[in-house]
Amino acid sequence: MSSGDSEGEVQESDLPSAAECEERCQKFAEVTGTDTALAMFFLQDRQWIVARALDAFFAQNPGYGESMQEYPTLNAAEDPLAAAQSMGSGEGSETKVPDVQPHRVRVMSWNIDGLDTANLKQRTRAVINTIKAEKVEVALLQEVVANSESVLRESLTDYKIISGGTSSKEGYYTAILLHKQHTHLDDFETVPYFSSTMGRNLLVVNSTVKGVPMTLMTSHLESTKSHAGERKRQLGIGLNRMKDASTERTVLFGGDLNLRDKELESIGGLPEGIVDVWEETGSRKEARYTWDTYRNDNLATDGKWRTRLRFDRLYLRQCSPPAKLKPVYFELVGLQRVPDVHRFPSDHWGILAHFDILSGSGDSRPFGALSAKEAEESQAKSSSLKPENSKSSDAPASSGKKSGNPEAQPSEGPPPAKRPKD
Amino acid sequence: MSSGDSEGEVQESDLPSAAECEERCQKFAEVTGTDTALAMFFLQDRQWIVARALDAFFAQNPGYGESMQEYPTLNAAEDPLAAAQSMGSGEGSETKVPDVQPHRVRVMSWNIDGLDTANLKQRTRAVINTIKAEKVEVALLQEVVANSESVLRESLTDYKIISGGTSSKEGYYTAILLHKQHTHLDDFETVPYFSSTMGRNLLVVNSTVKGVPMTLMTSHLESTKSHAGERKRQLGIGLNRMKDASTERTVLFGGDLNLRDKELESIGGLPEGIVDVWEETGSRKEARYTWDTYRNDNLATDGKWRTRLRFDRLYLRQCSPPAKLKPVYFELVGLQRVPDVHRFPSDHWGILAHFDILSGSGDSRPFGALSAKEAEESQAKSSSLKPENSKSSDAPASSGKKSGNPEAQPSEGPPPAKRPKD
DNA sequence: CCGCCGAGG
DNA sequence: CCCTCGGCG
Ligand SMILES: [Mg+2]
Ligand SMILES: [Mg+2]
Repeated sequence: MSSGDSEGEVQESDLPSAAECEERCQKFAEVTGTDTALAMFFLQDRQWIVARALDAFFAQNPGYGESMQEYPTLNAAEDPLAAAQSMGSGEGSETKVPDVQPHRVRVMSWNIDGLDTANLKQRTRAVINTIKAEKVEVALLQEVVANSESVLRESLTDYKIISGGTSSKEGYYTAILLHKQHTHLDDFETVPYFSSTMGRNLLVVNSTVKGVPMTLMTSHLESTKSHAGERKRQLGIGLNRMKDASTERTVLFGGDLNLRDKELESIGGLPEGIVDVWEETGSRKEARYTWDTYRNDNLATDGKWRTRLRFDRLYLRQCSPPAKLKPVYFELVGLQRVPDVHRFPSDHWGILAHFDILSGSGDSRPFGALSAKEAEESQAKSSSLKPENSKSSDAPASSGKKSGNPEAQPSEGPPPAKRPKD
Repeated sequence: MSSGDSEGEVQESDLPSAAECEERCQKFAEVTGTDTALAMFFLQDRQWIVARALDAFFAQNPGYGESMQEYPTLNAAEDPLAAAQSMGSGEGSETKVPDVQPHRVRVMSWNIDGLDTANLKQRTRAVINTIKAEKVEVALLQEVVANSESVLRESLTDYKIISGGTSSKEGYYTAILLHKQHTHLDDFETVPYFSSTMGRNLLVVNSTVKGVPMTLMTSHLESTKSHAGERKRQLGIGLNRMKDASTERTVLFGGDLNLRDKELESIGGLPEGIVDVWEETGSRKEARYTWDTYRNDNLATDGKWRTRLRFDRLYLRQCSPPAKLKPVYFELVGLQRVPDVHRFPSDHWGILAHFDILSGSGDSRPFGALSAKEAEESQAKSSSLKPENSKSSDAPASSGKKSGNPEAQPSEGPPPAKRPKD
C-alpha cells in the first residue's frame, strides 16, 4: 500500500525529525478532529506533508461530519449525494413521489452566503441539489439574495418559498422552504428587530408537516463578536416567541445564530422546555462546528485566521404532551466542494436534523385542522399568506447514505425510520 | 408551610408582576444552576426577593456542588465537615490513624488566595480543616504565601510540604502536600517558565502514594485572558512533562490553569493519553466551575461583573498498562463561608478527586521501590529532596458526607471504596 | 466573519 | 481576576 505510490517514497534523509513529525501529526489530528495514529497513517506515505495528507483525508472522507463513515473510496459517479450536488437537475413542475419514510421529518438550516457573489449560482445549485437529495420537508435559509432566490424558485418547484425579506428584496434575507407534498402553509409573519443595524429580522411560519402542526422560525442574528449585545437581545425575542407559541404546535427555531456558548450562558441558557437539537441527539463532535475556517476556505483568509464556531443551531420546543417529534439525528451538509468551482456551497456548513414522528401523531396528511383554540389565537395576528405557483418538471436525486467501511466510527447516519405502530 | 413564616406573608398587592416573578425565577435558577420550579419554591415564601431566596438556598445547600445532596437542614454541630472547617484544631505531632479506605486515593487542588491579605489566617485554617476532614493523600496548592505557609506547616504536621517557591519565599507560589503516613517522597524539582511575567513555574514531585508510583505536578498558570499566549505555552510545558514522565508512574497535573476551553482547543486539545479528571468522572455540572463570582463574593466586585469559569483542572496520565488508578469522583470544596469571617476560604473553589487503586497495584506500603529503569532515568535529574520535620499534636476531624434527603439528585458523593479483590 | 490586545468599567 | 468595546493583523 505504501510502496505502490511512487510519489510517496522518500529518502530517509528527507524525513522530518521525530519531533517535527509529531507536531505535524498533531496538526493533522487537530484539523480533522481525528487522532495522531490516523494522522501518521495519512502522513507517512505523503512525505509528511500536512497539506497532502489533509487533501487525501478529506477526499476519502467527503462526508466526514455528515455521517461519520470513514475511507469510502468514492467519486461522484458512485455517490448519489455527490452526484446530486453536481448534477444540473432540470427545472420542472411539481413532482409527486411516494414517501418512503412517512414517519420521518427532515429540517435543514443553512446560511447559503449570498453576500459572496463569486460562483453564486453554482453554489446555490449545490444547495438546491442537497435539499432535493436529502428530501427535506423544511429548509430554513439565511443570506438569500435576489440572484440566489431566483435560482431557488426556478429549481425548487416542489417547495413553497416564504421569503423573510421585507424591503423589496434588497440586500440579503431569510427564507423558509416547505415541501408542497408534505406540508401545508398555515400562515406566516416577520418580526422586526428594531435595534438591528444589519437589517435582521425573525421569520415565523405556521405549517402542518406530515400532519404535525408546527411553528417554524428562522433568523440570521446580528453578526460578529462585537455585536453580542444586540445578538442576545434578538435571540431572546426568538426564544420568547418559541415559549409563547401555541402549545398545540411543535416549534423549531433554527438559523445562523452567530452565537458563542458564553453568550447563551450569560442569558441564563435556554429556557426550560427548549432544547438544542444538536445536544439532544448526543452532541456528536463531528457535527459540532458549523463555521470552520480550518476546513472551509471559501472566505479566502489565506489561513491567516483559523477557527471553528457553532454558529448554526436548531432549537426545539415540543407541543403539549404527548410530544409529536423525536429528534433522532443531526448532521452537517455542504461538506463537499462544488465540482469545477472547487469551493464549498457556502462558508457555513448546513445543519440537517432528522425527527421521528411519534406514535399517534402524524397522519401523513399535510393538512391538520387547526383547533378552535388556535384559530382564536391566530386571528389576532395580521399574517399574510403567499402561496407559490408551480412550474416545469423536476427529477429529485436519489438519497441514501454512502456505504462505510470496517473502520467506521460508532454510528453511520440517521437510523432507519420506523412506523411507530409496527 | 408558607403561612407559618410570618415574615414570608405578603399582601397580594405587594407581589411583583407575573413577568417580574418569572424574571426573578430565571435569575435564581441561573445563579444556583437549578430550575425555575425550584426557584419559585424558594421565592414564594420570601417576598420574591432574590437575595433572600439565594441565601436560603445556599444556607440549606452548603454542599451544593460538593456532593449534590439537597436541602439537608444542618449546621456546624450536625455537620462533621462544617464542624471541621470551623474548629480551631490543635497543632500537634504526627498522628497515626487506621486507614479506613486503603484502596482510595484523594487528590485536591486549590488556589488558596494568599494574595488577599484579609482574613488570610482564618481562611487558611479553613483550607487546613478541609484537607484534614477529607483526609487527602495529596494536596496541590497555589497562591501560598509566607504568612499562609507558616500556618500550613504549624497545623498540617501529618503532611510533608514541598514548596514551589524559589526566590527565598517572596511573593506567592505553589506547594504540594504529601500525607506522611500514606506517601513517600521520592524527589522533586521546579521547572521555570522563562517568559512568565508573573513569576510562575511548574512544581514536579515524584512520590509513591499507597504503593502507587506517581508524578505529581502543579502550577499556577499565567493569569487573565490577555495572557492566553503565555498561558498556553506554559500549559504545553506541563503537558509535555506529563507525556515524558516515566511510564512506570501515574501522573497527575493539577492546579489553577486559568484556562478557557477555547484555549485548550486552540492547541489541539489534550494530547492522547492525557485526560481531564472532571470529564473522566462524568462532567458533573455541579462541579464544573471552580471560579464563580455568582456564588463567591470574596473578590468584592459588588456584583459588577459576574461570571463562571473552570480555571482549576486536574489531568491524568496513566502508567503503562495495567493502569493503577481509576478516577471515580470529582467534587468541589470550600463552598461554605468561614464562620465569623463570613467569607469563603478562597475566591476559587478547591477541586477534590477520588481514585480507586486498581487490583494488584497498591500494597498499602507508602514506599514502592524504584525500578532499575527509573533509577536510571531519575539520576539524570538534579533533584533535591527536602524532608519535613514533625511537630506538635493534631486531631484530624472526622470525615464522612452529610446525609442527604429524599429529593437528592442522581448521585451523592464518592462511591464507597472497595477492596479490588473482594 | 476571525483572534489578539489594551483601555475602561 | 471579570467583561465589553474598538483598533488592527
Ligand atoms: Mg455570511
Ligand atoms: Mg488569585
